[in-house]
Amino acid sequence: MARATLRDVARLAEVSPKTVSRVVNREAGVTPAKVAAVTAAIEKLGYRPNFTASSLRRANGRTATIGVVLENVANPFSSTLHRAMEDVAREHGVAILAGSVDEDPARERALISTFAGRQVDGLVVAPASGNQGYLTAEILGGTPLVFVDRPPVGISADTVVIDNRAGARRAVDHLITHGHRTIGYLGDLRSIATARDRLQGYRDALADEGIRPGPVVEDVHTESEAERAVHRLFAADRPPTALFTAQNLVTIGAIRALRSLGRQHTVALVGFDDFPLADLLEPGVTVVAQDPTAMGRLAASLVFRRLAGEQWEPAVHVIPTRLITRGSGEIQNAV
Amino acid sequence: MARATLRDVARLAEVSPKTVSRVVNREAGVTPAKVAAVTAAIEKLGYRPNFTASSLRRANGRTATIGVVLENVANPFSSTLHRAMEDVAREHGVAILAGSVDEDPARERALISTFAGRQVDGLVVAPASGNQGYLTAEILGGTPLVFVDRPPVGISADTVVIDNRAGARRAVDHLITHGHRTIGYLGDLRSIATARDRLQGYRDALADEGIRPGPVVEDVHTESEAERAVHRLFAADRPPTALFTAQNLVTIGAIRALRSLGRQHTVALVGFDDFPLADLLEPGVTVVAQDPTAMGRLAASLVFRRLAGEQWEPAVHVIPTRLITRGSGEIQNAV
DNA sequence: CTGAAAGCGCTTACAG
DNA sequence: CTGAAAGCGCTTACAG
Repeated sequence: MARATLRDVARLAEVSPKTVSRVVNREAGVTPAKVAAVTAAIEKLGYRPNFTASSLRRANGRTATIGVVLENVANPFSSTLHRAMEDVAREHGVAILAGSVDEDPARERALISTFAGRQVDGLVVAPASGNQGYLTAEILGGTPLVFVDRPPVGISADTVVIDNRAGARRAVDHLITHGHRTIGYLGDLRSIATARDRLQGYRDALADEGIRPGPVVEDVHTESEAERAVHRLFAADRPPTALFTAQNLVTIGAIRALRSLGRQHTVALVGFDDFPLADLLEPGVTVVAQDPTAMGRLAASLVFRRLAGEQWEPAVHVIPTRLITRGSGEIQNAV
Repeated sequence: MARATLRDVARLAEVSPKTVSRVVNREAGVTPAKVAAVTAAIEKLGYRPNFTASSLRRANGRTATIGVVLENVANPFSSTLHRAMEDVAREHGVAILAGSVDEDPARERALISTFAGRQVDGLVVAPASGNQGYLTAEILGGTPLVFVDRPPVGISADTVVIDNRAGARRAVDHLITHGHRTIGYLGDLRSIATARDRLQGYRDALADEGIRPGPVVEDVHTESEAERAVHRLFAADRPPTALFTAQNLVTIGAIRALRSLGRQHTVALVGFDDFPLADLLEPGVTVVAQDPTAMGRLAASLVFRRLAGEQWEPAVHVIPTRLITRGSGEIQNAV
């Protein structure tokens, strides 16, 4: 059974297509009798307007859809961003096309191209590594584009980020304050800009106090890699008395390792990124928390403000981080 | 700067629109010279095909987009479903419109209507409470529709669920095996079918052994409600020696309460739904786990099989659950 | 191998 | 208040 079209409704109601269009769009100035006839026909045929077709012809060409490109819709950080954007989008009657890129630049391009082909009105992108210069055409086409979580490379556009360097510095300062002088760093792929910034913050904090950087392990991307890295650190000569774990999966892997070594109550740990149940572990996990809800809301709002016609120079918007103390970061250095 | 159209490309390349169309769609039988001219024009104008417009005219009318209606894109269960469906969709070159309904039937209808208006090729719905009979028109329109997580009401369609009743029974059996005779139940809103099934499984297990149902608390929907409910249970006369918590937020709230009562190592607990870090708590949390990845993959596959033309009578597909023992459920009754 | 005409489902810009 | 004609960006169904 084929879907009924506006034409079918017009024929059944014995009016012109234009009149059906008026009724569907709630335009004023249609006789109540015709409204009734059209409404009845719509009901009878189970007619559903084809919004896609109407947006093709409509003056502004808007599809009331935006595209959201995330690292992985299933990870808590991404999905919280996603939900925040959805809430803003819903206020504007706009639907969301969402997808995951898993750190793969090729997937990022493919996804954005898919979304662009579906004529999204705007785009929010958490960029993978690599260059986003290929998006310039989008901007020239007038489609609002906002980056979130990480700054883009090769293009200037609105960007919503946190101050990763300052946040990391704060975390490491906290450990220094608790007497630690040998502080290990475990961080994500050095291809990721935010990972590099966090390492820099770690170095800043130590340099300020004239402390030699402890063991530094980069390119730790998964929980199990973090676990193995920590085992290696504590098998070595001069193990750290504290760890700064620069990403949430890394934090969790490190905790798992400390547990199996029986050191979770003696080695201090501060993680970057909050995660669910961090407060229920023993000890509770001290973290530098981002605010993905605020980030998502702001990113989406910027898109809608551009769509509403506001104009400004592309800018970087920095959302503050927050140190949440729960126990693991307050373990004093025994020495 | 307006977006270039296929016509613009045709003009610049000095060919007909049809030839541009052929090049864009990689149809064979175009002179290399014309292909080159068209390609150059596309490049020069930054032309991006309007997939929306082409699907309007294309024979099958497909938009290569499916709609996914979830309880909340940010909750771990929903987002894992989402990701699994995305992976299947990507294999088919299909994008996903996703949205959250937060248990609100009106939001469910609004979201589905939004998706239908954008001509999605198929729909996967985790239904809120209430009736889904209004979706019959979709089925008649030929749009594949699959329900996931909960069975729909008022309509017959493919459905992917777990056996909630059997899973709950399993959980409670486990507690009985460990000597418990006063087992409390804490469960979600009784308006939710799966919550009712889980309560039934709890009753089944106890009835089998001739044990009187312990304290039963229904309509516990959030973490803090669960926390308060547990405090109330243990302030009463005959507190349970074990708890069956029938949903993950309820489980977490209950654990928080047991902690603050200092009873987490003496009161046994089995939860329904696994959650991240359940193994890192002390004690580890024993759960009946669902497999949202398997559920999501199956639900999406059913949509694509229907789109490929396969036909069958709508059926209920049951994905098995699994008991994961981690400590909290193996606490013996001291009596 | 190439293109002119018609049409997908709808709205625009008019005319009456 | 209502509708006929044209057109949004593309593909179909032909004809050459």
